Amino acid sequence: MSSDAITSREKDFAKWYQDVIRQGDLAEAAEVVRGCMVIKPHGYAIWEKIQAELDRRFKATGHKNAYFPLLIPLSFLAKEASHVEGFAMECAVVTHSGLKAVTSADGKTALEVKNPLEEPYVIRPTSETIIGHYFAKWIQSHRDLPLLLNQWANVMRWEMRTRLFLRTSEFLWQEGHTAHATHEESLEEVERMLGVYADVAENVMAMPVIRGKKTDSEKFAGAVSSYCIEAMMQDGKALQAGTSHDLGQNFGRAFDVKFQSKSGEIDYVWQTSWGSSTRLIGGLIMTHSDDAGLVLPPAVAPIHVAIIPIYKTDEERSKVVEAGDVLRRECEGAGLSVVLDDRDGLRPGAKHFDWEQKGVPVRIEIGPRDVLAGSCVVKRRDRDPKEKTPLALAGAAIVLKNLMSEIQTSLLERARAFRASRTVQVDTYDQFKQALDPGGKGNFLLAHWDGTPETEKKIKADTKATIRCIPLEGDKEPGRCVLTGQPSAQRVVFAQAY
RNA sequence: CGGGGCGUAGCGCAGCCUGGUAGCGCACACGGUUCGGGACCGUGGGGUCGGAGGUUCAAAUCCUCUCGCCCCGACCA
Repeated sequence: MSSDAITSREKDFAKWYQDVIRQGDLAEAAEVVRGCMVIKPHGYAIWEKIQAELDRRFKATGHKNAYFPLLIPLSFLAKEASHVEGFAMECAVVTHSGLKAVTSADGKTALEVKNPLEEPYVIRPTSETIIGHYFAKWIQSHRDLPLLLNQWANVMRWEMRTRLFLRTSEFLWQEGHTAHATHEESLEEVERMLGVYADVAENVMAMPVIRGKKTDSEKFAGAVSSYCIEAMMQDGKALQAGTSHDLGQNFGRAFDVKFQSKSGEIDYVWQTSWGSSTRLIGGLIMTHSDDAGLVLPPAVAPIHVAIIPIYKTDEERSKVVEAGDVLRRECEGAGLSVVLDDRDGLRPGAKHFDWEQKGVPVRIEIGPRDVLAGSCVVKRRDRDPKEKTPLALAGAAIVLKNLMSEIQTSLLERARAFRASRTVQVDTYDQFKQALDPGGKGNFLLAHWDGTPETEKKIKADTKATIRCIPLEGDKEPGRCVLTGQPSAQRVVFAQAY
């Protein structure tokens, strides 16, 4: 890819994001209606892939899926002080249980809300409270622990401003909720699930992430501490892609979730919660895709290979389609998902653009010349569209299967290299301000911080950059705060965030 | 909640300033020629111009009110 192409991609990224992705009929992914997301079939197929990979890992680590009510009594939410404070302003509230049709004098029919509820409900913004309520009923003994549950559900947070995939009022997610007998055990769980998220992000979505701890001002409302994975998007902004919280005994106390230990003492359970959402689709798009549409790593691509037959006459058509069909069956036998695009009335070029836009990793052309030569032409979505590679039809399925792993790896490497090129160590506040956003390109800044919320706030007010996380891995050299010069234990990641 | 902008065919828009037969591109339907990177020609279907009221001989256009949506800020997975 030329440097011009990269510059143009960065410059046009915001516009592309709106034009291509937001207009779902081009990307066939999703759109926002009244702040809520409509996920179209192609977008949903990608989500299903991510979902399956997460779910498999949750089960492999001993978790079971469950489902809890959508409506949460107001009183539940009030039980944990900092939790309610964090979510109160974004709760949709159900106050009535009925409607009545009213016909006015001019003959028009309107509906009036009827039957006010004695106690209103909130539509879950997250389920800690209602799950805490059930945990209290289900847990009596240390033998009931650990209790490891996960829920796939929609939640609602009445956001003032929404953004497709990244922040919609209603979103689809997964929330894990666990209860443990000791803090050591719950902390292990927090770390384990953060690891699961990082694994899926990097090895499935090819989206490199930084694992870290949130500062107190950024942590989950009600948590003792929050951990996260942070990814860099192509415009240099940070995206929080998953969180894992140590809830301590906060919810245990609030919902009276007690158990009797082996030695007979009564104690509150130690809880965790962790979540990741359809925001991951947004992260995926903003990590890899370009002006021509989606670029999908094979592990999340609903379709791996699109075969495009080239023909003029009916005779040619039947020959190339037959050859394509043989290839399709062989690829499917190798575990690849394939479409043979034999649509009439669309020229080959239009088919290329179509599958390119949908992010299909590999397209294959088979024409009359190829059939004679026993070969086909391969085009990779992650490479220059003009690049063509010939491939012998015999044994093609295995080659394509291997090509998928190659693409998967290469996308991750490319994203890693991009992030590295946009990550800067800074030691003075001047450097900080200069390096944050040079010429509209965002950067991740590794800087020392004195650990105070005041400094964090001041930097945010000055620069819009927030502390994305205190990284768990990497350099742990102490130093001096970039703003105040006070001692700092390690560098933290500053960036502008979505 | 503050500041901007937009509602006209399925989608994207022009027309509005200066009132006078509602248009363009894409998509759709039919016919033909095409087909190795978004085909072309011809024909055709599709609209109570977001809604209500007002001014006028006449309103998509001017005025008032209203509803909805989008963008920027504060808030956020």
